[in-house]
Order: sequence, then C-alpha cells, then structure tokens
Amino acid sequence: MGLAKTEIFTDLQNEIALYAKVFGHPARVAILEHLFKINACVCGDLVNEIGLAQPTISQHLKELKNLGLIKGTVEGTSVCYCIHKENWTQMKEVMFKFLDQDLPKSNCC
Amino acid sequence: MGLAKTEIFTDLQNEIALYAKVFGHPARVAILEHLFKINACVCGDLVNEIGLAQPTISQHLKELKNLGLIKGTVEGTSVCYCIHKENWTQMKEVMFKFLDQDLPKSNCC
DNA sequence: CCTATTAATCGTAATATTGCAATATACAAA
DNA sequence: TTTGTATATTGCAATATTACGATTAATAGG
Repeated sequence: MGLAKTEIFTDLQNEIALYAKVFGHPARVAILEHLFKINACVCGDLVNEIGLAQPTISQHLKELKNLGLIKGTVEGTSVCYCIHKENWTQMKEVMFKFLDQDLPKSNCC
Repeated sequence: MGLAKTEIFTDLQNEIALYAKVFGHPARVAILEHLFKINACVCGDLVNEIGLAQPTISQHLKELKNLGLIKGTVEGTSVCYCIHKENWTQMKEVMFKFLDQDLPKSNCC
C-alpha cells in the first residue's frame, strides 16, 4: 500500500504526523537550520549550502512551504525564503504538547 | 532513488530526521499517545485500540523499539510495552533544541 | 504431548519518497 | 529583443513505506 489510513486517526494525530514527516528528512532539517542561522531571508544560496541539486532543493522547499513553515517572496530573478514565524510558533505548540507529555512515575518494565 | 543522502548532513541533522520520521505516521503517534495515557505498561491491546491489523501494529512497534523510544518486555504469551523514559527525555532534548531556535526579530519578508 | 493464545516474521501489492536531468518559466540587463 | 540568471516543473528510475494475509515462534494450560 504505502498509504497511511489517516481516516482512522484523530485530526491532531494526523497533524502531528504531517509536521513530523516534513522534519523526517535531513535536507529539510538542514534548510531550516540554515534559515534560522542566517536569521533573515535567504536568496537561493541554499543549493550551494546544502549538497543537493537545484531541483531537489526546490522540491524540499516546496514541501516546507506547503505546510506553511517557510515563506518565499520573489525578489527579481531570485526568491527569498524565511521561516514563517507565526506558523512555526503554532507548529511548535502542537509538537511540544506531544513530546512533553508526562512520563509515568512508576517503573513498569 | 528514494534514498536520502545522509552522508552529506551532520550527525545531528540525521538524528533529528530519524526521530521525526518515526513520528511521521499517525499510527505511531497514536501508539505513543496511548502509552502515555495509560501511564503504565500495555499488554497487546494496541491492536484493538488502533484500527490496524496485528502485523501492521507489530511493525510500527518495532520501529519505535528500534529507535529506543519504547520498551517491550515479554510477559507470558503477551508482550508489555511502555515508553522508554530515559531515551524519550534524551530525544525530547534534541527535538526541543531544533524546534525552539530563536526566531528572527526583523520582519524580512 | 496437544491446543489455544499472542506476537513476530515473511511475502507481496499498492503507493510514496528521493534525487536528478531535462526543460520550462520568469525576470533583469544589455 | 536577446541573453543570462535563478527558480520551478516534469518525467523517470531507484528505493522506501504501508498494510495485511499467511505463516511461524513462543508460551500457558490442559
């Protein structure tokens, strides 16, 4: 199949999975880390920064954009990318709640 | 290809991606949430709890176990699962650091 | 030993992902 | 208009993932 049965899970579970999936590739992690490090817009040097071909980077950027985690604004012939602050904060809340659940006190096994 | 070029990324980037990948499926999110909710060991009722076939659940559990996020201890004919507290805490630190990076103050785009 | 129960593994079909060459698009500068 | 530059899209090959039926292990209780 290769197809997740999303209909049997809650919206929140699917949302968490979607966010996590996009972080599930080191190239996208690297892109995001670079955007954070530069702390501003980045115009196209991502292809040089990360060692993947231009179409591949473009594809990863698209996935990040589709989830709303980054923004891209056209600037002449190039496109400037940066973190979408509001959406990132919102995503962070969802992921934190999932990751930060209370661990059982008892040592069960 | 379908094969990530892990060798061109840092160990940390690959580690983050591996953790995120395992959370990138709603079934595994649901399994973990159930383990947190029960707050103790769970003996095999995951198949009933989540609406997937037994081999499918078993496969998802294996992936969670491979990453060390859960433990499974044999108890007679059944197996009891629970969160691996130490490893979960360690994973949380890694993911928090990634998710909680400082957002740029300036509005770039 | 035999049988039932539970969970893991195997095999396989359907689908998704990754990466890139080739190409297309969009715009700036000459 | 033409040329160059930057990015997006298309198409495809290789591989990965998801799901499950069938089967296999492992153990408990007769």
